[in-house]
Amino acid sequence: MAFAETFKALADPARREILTLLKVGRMSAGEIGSHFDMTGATISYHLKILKNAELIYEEKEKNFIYYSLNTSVVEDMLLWLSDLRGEQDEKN
Amino acid sequence: MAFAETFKALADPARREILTLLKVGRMSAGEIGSHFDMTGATISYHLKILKNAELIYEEKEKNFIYYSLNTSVVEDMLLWLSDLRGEQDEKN
DNA sequence: AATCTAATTAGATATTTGTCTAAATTATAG
DNA sequence: CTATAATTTAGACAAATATCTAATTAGATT
Repeated sequence: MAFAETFKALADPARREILTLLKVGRMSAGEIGSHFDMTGATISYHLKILKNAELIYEEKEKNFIYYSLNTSVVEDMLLWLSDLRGEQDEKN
Repeated sequence: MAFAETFKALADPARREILTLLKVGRMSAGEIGSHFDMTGATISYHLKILKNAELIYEEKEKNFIYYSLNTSVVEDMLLWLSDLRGEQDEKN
């Protein structure tokens, strides 16, 4: 189950910020990196964790790799949290 | 901002299980511990992290300490995730 | 083919995390 | 007021995490 992975992936602020960036649309690894004060290697490390958690997916194109949000797992987390919060509003 | 703390708190499986236990109702530290194969000291450590993240609160009573879920912060996380997922269903 | 560019992988390292044992704290009950 | 019970705190330590530099891979362009 990748559920645990997902929570861990979300635990890092840089990774959450990457996801926020991707809300606007897909972005290459380099473009993502330019928003942070980190080396490309570190960005690559974070991207791998997000990818393993199925929070993003990649498309290779030319010699760029584009990353996009994958919201399907976010859905699962919303359910878990919603359940934790209690059945106040079934329509999550 | 305790938001980052909350995500980190949720990243550990034992801590998520503690929260799930508390859904049913409040529980003393010892009672919580009896559900895990860990020493009381370790349980105490996890409880402190959950408390700092404002995911639980404690009430001292007799010489027990009872812990309960605090769902108000869960609400904030639901919002963040809901926003990340996109505006498909405004009524989160 | 040679080289440039985008990105990842490998290896090293400092920091953080989860766990334990032992000691300290705090309150209740004799 | 001493002994017991519930829990936390302190200190140690192994494992995991985030970061870097350097090296490698894979495509594209000349």
